[in-house]
Amino acid sequence: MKKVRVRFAPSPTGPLHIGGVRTALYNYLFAKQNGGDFILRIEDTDQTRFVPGAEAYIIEAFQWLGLKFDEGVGIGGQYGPYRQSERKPMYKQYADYLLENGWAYYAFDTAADLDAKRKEAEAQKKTFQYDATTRDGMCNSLSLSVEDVKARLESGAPYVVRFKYPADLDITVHDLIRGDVTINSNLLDDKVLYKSDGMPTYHLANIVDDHTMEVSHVIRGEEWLPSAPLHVMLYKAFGWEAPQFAHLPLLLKPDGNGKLSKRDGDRLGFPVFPLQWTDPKSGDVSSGYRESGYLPEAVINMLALLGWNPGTEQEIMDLDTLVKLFSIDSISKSGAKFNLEKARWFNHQYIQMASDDRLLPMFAAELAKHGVQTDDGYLKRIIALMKERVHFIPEFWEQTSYFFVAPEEYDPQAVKKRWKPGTAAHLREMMALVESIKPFDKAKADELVMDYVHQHELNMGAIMNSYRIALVGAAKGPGIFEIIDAIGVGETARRVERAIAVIEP
RNA sequence: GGCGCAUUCGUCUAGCUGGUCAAGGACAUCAGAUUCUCAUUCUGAAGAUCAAGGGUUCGAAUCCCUUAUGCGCUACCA
Repeated sequence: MKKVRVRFAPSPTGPLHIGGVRTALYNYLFAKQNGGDFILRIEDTDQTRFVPGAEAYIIEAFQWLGLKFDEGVGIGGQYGPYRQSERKPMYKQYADYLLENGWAYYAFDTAADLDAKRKEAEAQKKTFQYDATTRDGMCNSLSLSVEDVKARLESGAPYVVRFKYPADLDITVHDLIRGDVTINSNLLDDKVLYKSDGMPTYHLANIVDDHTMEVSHVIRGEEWLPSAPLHVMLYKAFGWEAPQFAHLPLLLKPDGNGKLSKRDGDRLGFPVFPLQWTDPKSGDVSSGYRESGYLPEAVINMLALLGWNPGTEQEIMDLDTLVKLFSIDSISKSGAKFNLEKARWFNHQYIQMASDDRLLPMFAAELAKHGVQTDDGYLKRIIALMKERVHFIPEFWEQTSYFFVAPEEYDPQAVKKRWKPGTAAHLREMMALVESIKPFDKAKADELVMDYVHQHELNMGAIMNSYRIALVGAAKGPGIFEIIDAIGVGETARRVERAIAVIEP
């Protein structure tokens, strides 16, 4: 059996869309499951849309995600080069082959001519199609005399090469996800394969590269399904065995319908790109999963389940598990809406599963943003205590700031509800009890303070929350004695006095 | 407009070879438990007549047809 080789072939026209990441992921899972190769090919045949930095961005994004390519741009391999712009010289011969064998023809129509034709058709509520019925009326090597064509070519007149569909032919694409999709060639447009700038279009380059790189399976987005018949025909024209096709359902925006776009992310407050991206032209910044505090495994897991599932009730799966369980057969046929809440849940799960050591540098960076530096031992202790409360890395600060800096303000609502007349005196008494324990022991402190609360018949909720307000500034956080244990008795005493001074002057 | 693809709880989906599905799970929602608070956690509830309408069949979410809706493509972009 043929070796499994799949490719992810983005166009470097900007940051990598999260839908593209999912396509890459599915390619990766399929390749690894079958002991195959996962290739990165850059499809930069459109020089006008090239964006500097996009290629580097793509490579960095996959590094962050932990999806490793076996071959391709940035890695190398025996089938290179892997950038289509660098393969430019080889495409011409394939276009020529098609020309010589009657599968293609030269077309000299100008953009203005084509535009006029389209407008004309539009006026009649039709669509202009360059096909068997209209070719003769256009300016090409089929309608022009041999001499004329020759003269034009020799004079260096600009031309494109178009595919020549046989008339009235049913073309069937076998898709691994959708089954057979058949379309008649009369409905198809004679696509441009080779552009006047000497570059192939996607269609030609794609087929030539997939074949020469021995790609066995083409797993790509559903937006390619309409052009798959062309690709099938191209393989046939070249006499090559076509790879297997699988067209993935689209990733939809969370509200309404339609493809998930950059603007949806901005509008709904979630990233559409793996990494933050700054547009080199406009300077616009688009948020990334990494910068928003997602763990790459969470992104992978969430993405894997958007359009596929193992058929069991298991939802938390690392890459290795996904590789084992993945199956093209069980990919959904319909588009999946991105769901921010579920993404948040996944990330929370993975943060809880992450080791404290791994979280340490990430959380330290968050503290640094707020001008806090601390020793690793203390930070690790706080991480162990608090990580189950954070859904995204940046939340760490708002959840734990009081472990590092004393509260400046006290939540007025909490104060109003919990702080009663006489609270200050009780807090001082309780503080004295806590200070009497040497060395400090949280269980002992708990015991003494509880005894005090019971003896004085205090309202537990009120007094303990007042204590908490003094230490934290709000009615939140882990157990009071955990906090005291962490920040120290001396700091606790200072915070209590400061709170009393501010709240009950 | 043409062509293609799709259609099960709000969302992701299980269901694919028809009966055990008066449709299961997860996220979200609501309620309860735990707790000094918040979060976590645990338990429970609500939530889809399977897009609609026709068939086929003793029996259909599962097979067939029609319609509707959504999406994709319709560039010398990928």
